[in-house]
Amino acid sequence: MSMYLELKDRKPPSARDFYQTNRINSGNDDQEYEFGEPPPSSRNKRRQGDDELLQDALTRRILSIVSPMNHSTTSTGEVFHINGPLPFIANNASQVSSSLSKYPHPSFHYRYRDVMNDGNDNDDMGYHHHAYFFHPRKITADQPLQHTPKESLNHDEQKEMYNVNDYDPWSNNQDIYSNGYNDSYAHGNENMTLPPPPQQTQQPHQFGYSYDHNGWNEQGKKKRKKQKKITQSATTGELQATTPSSTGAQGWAQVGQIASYHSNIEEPVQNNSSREKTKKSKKKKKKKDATVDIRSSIMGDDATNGEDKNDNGQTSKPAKKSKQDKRSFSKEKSQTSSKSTTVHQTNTTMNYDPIPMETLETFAEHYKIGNAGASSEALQEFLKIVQEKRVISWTIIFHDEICSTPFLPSTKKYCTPKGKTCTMWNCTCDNQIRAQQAAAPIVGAMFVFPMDDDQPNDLDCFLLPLCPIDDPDEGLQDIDAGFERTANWPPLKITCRSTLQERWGTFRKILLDKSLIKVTFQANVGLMPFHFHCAYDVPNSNADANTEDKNFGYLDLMLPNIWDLRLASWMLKPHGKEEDLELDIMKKGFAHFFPKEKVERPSNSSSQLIGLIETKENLEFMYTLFPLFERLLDTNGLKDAFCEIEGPVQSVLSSMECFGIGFKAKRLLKIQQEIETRLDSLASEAKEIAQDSTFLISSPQQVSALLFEKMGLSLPAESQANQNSGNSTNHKSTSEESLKSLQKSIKARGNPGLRIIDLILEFRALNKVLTTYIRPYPHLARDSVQIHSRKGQGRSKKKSKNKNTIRKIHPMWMQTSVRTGRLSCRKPNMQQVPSGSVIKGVHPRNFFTCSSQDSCLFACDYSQNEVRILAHMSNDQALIRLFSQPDASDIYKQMSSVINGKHVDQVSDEERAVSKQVTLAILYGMGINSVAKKLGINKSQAKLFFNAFYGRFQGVKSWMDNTVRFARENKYVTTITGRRRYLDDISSDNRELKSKAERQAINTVIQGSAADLMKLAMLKMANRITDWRQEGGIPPKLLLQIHDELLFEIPANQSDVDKLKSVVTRACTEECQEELRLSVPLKLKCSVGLTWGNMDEI
DNA sequence: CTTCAATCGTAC
DNA sequence: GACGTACGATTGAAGA
Ligand SMILES: [Mg+2]
Ligand SMILES: [Mg+2]
Repeated sequence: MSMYLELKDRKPPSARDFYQTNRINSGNDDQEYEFGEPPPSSRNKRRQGDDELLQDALTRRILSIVSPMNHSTTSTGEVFHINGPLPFIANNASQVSSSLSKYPHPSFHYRYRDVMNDGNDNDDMGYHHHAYFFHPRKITADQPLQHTPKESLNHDEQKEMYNVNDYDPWSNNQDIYSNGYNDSYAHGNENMTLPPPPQQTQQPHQFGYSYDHNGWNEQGKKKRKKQKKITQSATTGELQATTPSSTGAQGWAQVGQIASYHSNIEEPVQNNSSREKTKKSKKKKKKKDATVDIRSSIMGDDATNGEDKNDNGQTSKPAKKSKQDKRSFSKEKSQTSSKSTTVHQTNTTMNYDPIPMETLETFAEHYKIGNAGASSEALQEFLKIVQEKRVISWTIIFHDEICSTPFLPSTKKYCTPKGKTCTMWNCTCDNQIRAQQAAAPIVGAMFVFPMDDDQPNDLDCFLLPLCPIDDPDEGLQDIDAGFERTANWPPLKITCRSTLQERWGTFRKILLDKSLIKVTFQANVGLMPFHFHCAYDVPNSNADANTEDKNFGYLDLMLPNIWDLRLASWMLKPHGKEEDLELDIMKKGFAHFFPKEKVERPSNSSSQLIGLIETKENLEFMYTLFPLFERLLDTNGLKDAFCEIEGPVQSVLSSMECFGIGFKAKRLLKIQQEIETRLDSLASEAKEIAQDSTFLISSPQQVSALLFEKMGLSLPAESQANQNSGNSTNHKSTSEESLKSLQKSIKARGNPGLRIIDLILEFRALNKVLTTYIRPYPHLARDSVQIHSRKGQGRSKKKSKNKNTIRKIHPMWMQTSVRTGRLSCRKPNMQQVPSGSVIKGVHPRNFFTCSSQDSCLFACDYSQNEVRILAHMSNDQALIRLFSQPDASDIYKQMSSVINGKHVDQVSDEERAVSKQVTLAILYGMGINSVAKKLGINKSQAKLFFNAFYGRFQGVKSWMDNTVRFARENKYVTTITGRRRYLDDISSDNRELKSKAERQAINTVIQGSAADLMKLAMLKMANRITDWRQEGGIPPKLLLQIHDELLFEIPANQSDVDKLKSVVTRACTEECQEELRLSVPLKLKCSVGLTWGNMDEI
């Protein structure tokens, strides 16, 4: 605000004055004030004291933690230099205490106590864990579904969203918008006090979701009526949408035909049973007994006639007893548990529409949905049986009105853009966060497999309840200690005498079974509830002591042998449309596999029961389809890539999405308001110039009309190619590039620059920043709560509330939307955050931070990854030699020296730029014209460079030809792991399409192989992280992947960072080189910082 | 009011 | 016509 007023006083502001046009990281130029900052007068104090030493923002920030009094030295008297080692917090307790003696910083204090008390003090501030969980959120009829219209936030909502009022536990050592300066520390302020305690506001329940029963009941009913209408229209809409594009279904039908052609008659299940038989023949007899047992105890099987009722009674009795033991034990053990339990039990009049027990039991008989958790014994038998299978299909079931699953299409929307609310909680519109949705209460997991291997087509279905239980005889079951998160989930009305911990433990063992193939659909969503369980629930270690215990409290378990059929579909058809991967389309495509007879839906039954039946059918479908997919992947040479790379990566992505990345929005509201006022003035000025009050500066069409028709300008000759043509909107290009060249040509003729062009350019830049970074991010952030291991169990709640709350952004990671095999990211797309300051003083990457104050960010970035891949794939000896040289410092310079025959030291920057551009051009299949234009050289020169390149690196040229020939013959290309991309256009008659497909062929091999390499590196790191935890440290956590970069969060101390650097370097370079047998060494650059935009190479 | 294509601009 | 892979905000035409 202030700055605009001042600028206005100074004559019309020009774009140059207003923001930095070059996008170089503005660093810490304190002379210039920034967006959202107070006017300079109030900030003059900053540069007092040890000015010379305080040049590096990160150093300053961390120094202020270590030694608030004197910035130049630490407690040991060592001087830190700008480029010296980072002064991380010392691990050594004595160092800590000496530096702590005067002005303890909160974070330091907690760490210190931790160290000093040897962890025995269960102080809740001990930052043992880095896992965060969603801040609890009430499900009311309207709240979670509500869109947040961007304009009409009330004051409180705004404050909440931007953390304006919140007590910020980091504000004393870290203000990312003030270049790391902290006034109180910078002045050596001895009177600094700890920040004021947070205002105690009404806090939602600590654990997970809690239903607002009144709201749910009343408004929910109204909603349901409305929803019925809309879902109907939604389904019809979907039908309309999918019918024309039924190519997907046809495609699958084709696949099915091919498959059945290969296998003569499709008997899919037989395949796996044979192996099973040999493996398990010994145990078979025993298993059959178990089968009878579990069936009888679970669903009163008619096969075992009347006597099983006795049996049932007998088996359930000891279960009851043991459960009661545990119940009293758990009450003793944990106060919090009993508290929440009492809360829970007072709420016996919940109106959440539980699944009616009677119906479910009759159902179990008719539709054969067994209850796997009927008793502890039944649960054990169930586990035993499952573990002897080779393959099962499974899914999570959420506890909503229709028992929905992760199977629903990832594009399904239950709202309209203009509508205020979504009608279903799992709407996939832009306002909903997938990871948050996946933290919703669940009913449990459903499994489908044949109990009897001799009859593989006779599939059985079991429901494993993973929620609180409302036993028809015994009432509400107690919540086990450590499972308070689930206390307010709506309970399931079913006879279930096993404990919650036993049931989750069973689920866990099934998912972690390495030799069991677990078929499902959209596993990245389906695994999230499990990741949350691992991060948040604290099972009693006495009951279940094993080495995996260390994995609780974390979100990064890798789950083996998960077969996601959606992922498998994508590997088989990466060129298809997104919808082709959905379950509905797949079912249509394979309809001929399944008998037409549809299981009769029970009349008059609840929507939840119908949902369960549908889920069961879907699981049966997937189980039946698995052998086909396995064979298809195998015959296409994709099975290894699927099992070794894509499947495990999915599990990593799922945990990344659950974990999110810390987000600080402190100054954002102010910046936003300033940009908005500026945009208003720009727009109105443009209207004046255009002499049209309806002129929209944001419309390229209108801008084009104004400039090129009304004002009669024309683009300079060399930019004529920029004209858009051939499409319905037939106006000349108004891209930044065109406008700049236009302005340049005007100025070259001696005229002053056109004001309107400056206006447009500035408007575009500001609008871009506002609409894609500043405005949307806060809406996508959610509160997260740091969770604690059992060390933190005895904490007092008063202290821990706001300290451990941080806003996080949980981007949605997608593995199946890039045809070359890269990952993509949405809401927001973290892969396109600008890498520099976008306006003076606003660096969007600095919005993203580590999520606790004693940790930092660690990034590693491959250098010239794709060029190295090119060298490997083309097997061009000259290029390989270049990379293999031990002193290979600047590869582009070296390439230039090889091409031009100069010495490396004599290569100028221009020549380096040329060789870099030419290399990239080859990767992208760029033509000579484009390269010439981009480099600002003429065509013949560019041609010379190209020819020189191909002359020196002949292997590259021949590899390109071979790749195109391969693609022409096979209609696909393969990456380094054998993943395919089909290119039907390669044999098109249309020359344009054909040459495009040729470029795609070449680029896909490079880009896809680089993506494979990065995925492999992610997996290697995931393994190293597991090892790390087993060794007993706080492991790093993977936050982001940006194609050739990984971003981790790690405790901010020198030893951990050093360890991570060596681990990451080894995992991402040598291990990957060996595994992929690369003929080129890889190079990795590591950097560290407190915010993503301010990383220092180490 | 919704949907779709086109344009522009970020990233690697 | 001639630069590969994404996402998303906005506009404006066309359909319901
Ligand atoms: Mg790089
Ligand atoms: Mg990079």
